[in-house]
Amino acid sequence: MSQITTIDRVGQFVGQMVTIRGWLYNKRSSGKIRFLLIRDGTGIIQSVIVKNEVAPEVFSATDILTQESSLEVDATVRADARAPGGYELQVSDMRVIQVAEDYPISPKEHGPSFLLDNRHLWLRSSKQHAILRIRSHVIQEAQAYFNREGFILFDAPILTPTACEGTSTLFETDYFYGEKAYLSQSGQLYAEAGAMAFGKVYTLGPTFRAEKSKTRRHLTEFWMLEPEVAFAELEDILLLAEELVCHLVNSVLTYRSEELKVLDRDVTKLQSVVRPFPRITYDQALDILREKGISHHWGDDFGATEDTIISEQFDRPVMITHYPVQTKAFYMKGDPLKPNLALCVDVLAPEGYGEIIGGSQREDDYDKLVERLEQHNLPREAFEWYLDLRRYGSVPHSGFGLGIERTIGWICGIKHLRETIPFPRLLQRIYP
RNA sequence: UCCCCGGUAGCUCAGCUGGUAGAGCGGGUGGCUGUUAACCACUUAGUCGGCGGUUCGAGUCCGUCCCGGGGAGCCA
Repeated sequence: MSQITTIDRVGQFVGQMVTIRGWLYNKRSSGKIRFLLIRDGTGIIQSVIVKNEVAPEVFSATDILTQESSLEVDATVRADARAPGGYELQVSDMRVIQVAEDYPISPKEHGPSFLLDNRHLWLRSSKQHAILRIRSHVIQEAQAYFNREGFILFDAPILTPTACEGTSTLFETDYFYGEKAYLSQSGQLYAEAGAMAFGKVYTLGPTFRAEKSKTRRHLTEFWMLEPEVAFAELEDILLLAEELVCHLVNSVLTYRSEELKVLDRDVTKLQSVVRPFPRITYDQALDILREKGISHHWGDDFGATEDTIISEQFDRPVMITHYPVQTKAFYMKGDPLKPNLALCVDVLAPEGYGEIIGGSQREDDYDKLVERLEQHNLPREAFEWYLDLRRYGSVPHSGFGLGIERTIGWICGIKHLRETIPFPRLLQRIYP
């Protein structure tokens, strides 16, 4: 019995016999020689079967193999300059596990609708592999980063009694005894309770928006990473956001360069992502827009067009601070010097990828927070627990939320967020 | 909710000013001892999204509905 291994490790077995278990990616034949492209989840390798070198039934078995049939081969690893990965397998025996039915995804072009209907199979293709490997890496690196910085992972609930921010549309579901529950749109308010308990926390989990957004930048279910830090002011989380983003980009450049190559990502665009990030205020952003001939009413939030124009002025993420308070959520603290401005930040990714981070210093004064709740017509009873955080040892604190899919889309250079999560949930689509 | 584009073979698409459907890929059969989305030959394959209308005749024109794609607003 030969050594069972995976395709990413065959380089350690040159000249030796190994067993590879996987699926047929594609095959080519030429009379008395057959080429099987086998994938096993770690990579793709070409296996060569020569008629005179294997048992007749092994050679003829290649005829019935269809795309994505599962199989096991015993083969000698050979370095070969002609092979894309540098190695090839010289097959001596093969066992067919299952002959797949006609596989719907051929190695040719397909449209997005068809691919999304077959998302469970689309995941097997190399581009999707590259994206989802980078996603896994980004999430793990972010957690490693927070752990090193002394944060604790603080899971926020997904079923919530009310809207967190009172703004966007929520998915509603029945709870017990006639009560309603809503799927969380942010773990932030709970993270604030965590920060008052542990000092530095972060949440990582899915969030839900029932808005009928139908663009490449929106999913109805997406993941957010939300650090919240006690005693931190706006400046502190600007530094934290900058450092986190640089760390993630740098780590992908270092450890996932093969995947970036598969995605044909222009890495020079990522290499320029170094600290410090440019910082501008909302008012300065208006100046940029005015120079570009865009008139924007003071007090209105920026839309997709404005975000794109502003981010195009820079080669790295830009941090926009001090938006008018009326454009932002109730919990954001007003600037003590200019009370009509919020101590907040939006981080816009370059190349038109949009807002990847939104954060702020939180209102820590009890009376002002009560006032804000009233201004936003929010039911005070639902927020009594949140007000408690200002009754019992209130301190300045700040945090932000980083959209995982938008960040990954930007790093990968992928236009549409639907490819940055295994099973995207979209306005028109909840299958598979 | 609004605006734009689309729906023809399993997939990707072509089909002009109306005359009852084509290609490539995939599937099938055969050929080829170094193929790289292999190639060559033959072959298979359709309620032209649904309904209604105009017309001698509709994939094509009109109306309407359904589905999908892109965008706006909203947001990460």
